[in-house]
Amino acid sequence: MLRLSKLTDYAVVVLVRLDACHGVTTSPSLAQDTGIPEPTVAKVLKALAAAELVVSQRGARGGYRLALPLHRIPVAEVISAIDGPISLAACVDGATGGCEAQGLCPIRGRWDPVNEAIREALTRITLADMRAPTPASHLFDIDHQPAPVRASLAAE
Amino acid sequence: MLRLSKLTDYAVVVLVRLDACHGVTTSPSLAQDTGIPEPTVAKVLKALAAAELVVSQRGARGGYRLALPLHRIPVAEVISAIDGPISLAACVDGATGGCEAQGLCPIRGRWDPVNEAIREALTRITLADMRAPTPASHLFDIDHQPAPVRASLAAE
DNA sequence: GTAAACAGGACCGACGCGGTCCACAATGTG
DNA sequence: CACATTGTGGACCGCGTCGGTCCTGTTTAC
Repeated sequence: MLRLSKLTDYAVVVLVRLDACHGVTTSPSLAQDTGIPEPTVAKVLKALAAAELVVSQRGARGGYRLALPLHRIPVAEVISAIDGPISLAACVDGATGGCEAQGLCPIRGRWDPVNEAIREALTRITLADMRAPTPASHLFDIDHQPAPVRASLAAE
Repeated sequence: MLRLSKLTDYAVVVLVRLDACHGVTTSPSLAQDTGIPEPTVAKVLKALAAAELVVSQRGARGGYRLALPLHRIPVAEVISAIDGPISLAACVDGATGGCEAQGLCPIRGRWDPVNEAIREALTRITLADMRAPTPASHLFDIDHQPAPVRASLAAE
């Protein structure tokens, strides 16, 4: 199922949310807004900062803000930031020694075109595409929760 | 890293090998040829048979053979057969109840376009593309067709 | 100087995957 | 007809990785 890590999912949520809150925002605040546990948000933001997708401001009244507008951030960047380089199989990208059946494996390294195709696809799609209004978005508006969050979406 | 399961990798190897051995081939034989442990090969072949990518023949002198020529089998099919449906995040495809932050998650379901893009990319590429001439391929490959292969990728 | 907030780790439990094994059903062969 | 061969379906288990938490600095505004 091509498992994408949950952290990456969180990262997208956080980034989109970060876009809604213009200016510097703290990770506790983002945690509250998104419903993601605070330590996890912090972890994600650290990784995103390391990848220079967000810029951090330390100290009191510090926080994070987007380094680029959403439409300039391809999902591929987010995935790379959290999950590391995008590649399907372990025995690619010259991961020598990993594949014990080196001598036998007839398609060694042949995943490369597949990886390339996926990277290309993921580079085309930006975060702006992911926050775009779904027609059915109002269906998800849960009644049993005021959900302050969705304001950010409705605004757009 | 978009981790693809090792089993899927094996599946591709086995399928390509199966193409090389024309006619019915037993799983022990394939195991020996590929260097993959026999029980694992059997497991993979079961899944592939269930997905109708290979056809099985039971009983003595039984075995497996390809249901389709390699160039008719997109990698997406193989991945689906082994790993299940292709989708990145868990909280997509109406996986209700999975996402506990339903009420809060602002981009619920927004992975869909990404999944679609990836499926599309993986459907373009067939197994024939993956057995395509590696520099060292002549060491393993048996029947060498002119390999029309890369056309689909070169388009991009 | 103090509090707020990020930085960078270590740490742990849970889940899934890779891998193995077993009892059973089907089928060709002597 | 009996037996050997081979796929079928399932259970089972250890290990690695990931999600999640916590703790100790370090930076900076007030």
